[in-house]
Amino acid sequence: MAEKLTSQSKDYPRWYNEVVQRADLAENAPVRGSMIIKPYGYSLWENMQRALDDMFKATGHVNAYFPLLIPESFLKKEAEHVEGFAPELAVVTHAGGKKLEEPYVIRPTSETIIWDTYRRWIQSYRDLPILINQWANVMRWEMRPRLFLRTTEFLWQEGHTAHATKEEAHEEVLRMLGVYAKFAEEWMAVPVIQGVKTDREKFAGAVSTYCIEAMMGDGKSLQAGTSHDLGQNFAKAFEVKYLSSEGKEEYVWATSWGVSTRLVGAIVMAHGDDQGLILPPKLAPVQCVIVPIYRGDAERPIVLDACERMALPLREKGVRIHIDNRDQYRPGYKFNDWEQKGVPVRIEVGPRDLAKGEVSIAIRHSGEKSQEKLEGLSDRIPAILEETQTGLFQKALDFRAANTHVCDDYDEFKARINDGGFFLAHWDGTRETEDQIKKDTKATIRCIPFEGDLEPGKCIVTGKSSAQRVILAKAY
RNA sequence: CGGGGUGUAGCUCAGCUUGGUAGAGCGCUAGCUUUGGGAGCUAGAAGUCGGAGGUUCAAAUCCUCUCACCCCGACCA
Repeated sequence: MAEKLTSQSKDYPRWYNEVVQRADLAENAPVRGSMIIKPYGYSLWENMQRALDDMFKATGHVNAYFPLLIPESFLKKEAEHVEGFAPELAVVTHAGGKKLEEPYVIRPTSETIIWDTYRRWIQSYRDLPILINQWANVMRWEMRPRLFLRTTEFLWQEGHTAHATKEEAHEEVLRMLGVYAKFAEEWMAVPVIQGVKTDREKFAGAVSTYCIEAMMGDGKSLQAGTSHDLGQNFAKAFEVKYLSSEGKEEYVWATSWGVSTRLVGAIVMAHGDDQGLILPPKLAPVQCVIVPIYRGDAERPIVLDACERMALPLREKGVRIHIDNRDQYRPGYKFNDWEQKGVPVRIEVGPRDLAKGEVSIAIRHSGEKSQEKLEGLSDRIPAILEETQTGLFQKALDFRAANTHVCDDYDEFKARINDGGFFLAHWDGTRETEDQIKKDTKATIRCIPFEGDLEPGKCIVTGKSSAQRVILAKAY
């Protein structure tokens, strides 16, 4: 008898860890902070990759690949960049049995090697824009690793674009932020808030960092994607200039944007419940599982054959369907197993159902179970998948609304922040106030949102004037 | 880097105080019975007790050194 999952209310971090491992998404690797992504987890990531990659291509980007190792001197060319990343670098000092002349850094992100390359690729305004994305692994030596949310090595995509004008670069930054928001909401079924980071929270080397923030099941915030306006910082550090149509030499304008395997963690925490994972149908590796129920060797082939026949039209409609024909487990075990793995719909088929021309259907996110006619099945299942996709999004949206508070009193904020949630409050715009809030509560300004109450007011801490409300929350 | 803790079967852990030739549950293998919400019984395979040294007739257990990992703090996508 397998033990029950730790409940979310009892110990949320432990629940998360157990779900990730028991749903077969990933496990810890021998090197601290690195993880083994198992086939089921990787399949989920592949589905995310595919959807994102299509969106990148549709917005005019192409894929390329830059190397893992970067000469250490490259990192040092942009002052803020090196300062920000130095503490978390892994460095190769020996290779081929010898100490290297210059150490190589394992990329924590690829701006430096890419801008070193772009210098050679860009001479004229006719060479612009460059719209490149790469799918890669990067390494940041984190103190507190957690499966998917913060691992020392992680998989991601990083877009690096070069433009002739500030305006064009800025448009690109917002366009890709929009792509991320659309992906999060329409594919992951996770509502996000778009906004801009404060200087304290922005990317090392960026002029400004835009982000999407999502609320997890414990009310904490997760930075789900970032899009950086790099201005001319990297162009200047790497001497990337072009000749304009007027014959003037100009520095190039840059952007970079990325999302990572952290998004897998976002799905787990945005939708999961005490039974385990709940996957949005559009990304689920298995959208529908069929569990055959039979007694003895005589019934087995009959039931399995019926399963195959009902799976066929569903497969033709593009439903990712799996028949669980494992003989060593009984149905009850399989029900729990697939619920834990978050499969959106389960069809149960036994002799009793077949005699009536019916099947039993269980819907993961609502917990509903019903008898359905066999005939309409190939229409019914896709309909359930769509209902689940929108239902999950709506549920997450309602949860976020219920846990978002307008707050104008600092004592009230300090008292309530430990219960989680987003707090909309006024901030005077200073680094000092931001540090004070972090020190008092461990909460940070997640972003200055684009939408919502944009009226000016008075800072919750100092009472000084504030341009608009910002989002305060504890974050992963 | 400070404070605390743990290394024993594939996994989770007991055994250590008080030294005496290695245990449980889960998992795994085989067989039988089962199969509509995490099956039962029987039999079996499986561990240089993190590593090195020492004390002793005898070390998982006591001593010394060492390595690794975990938790809290600092730090951070």
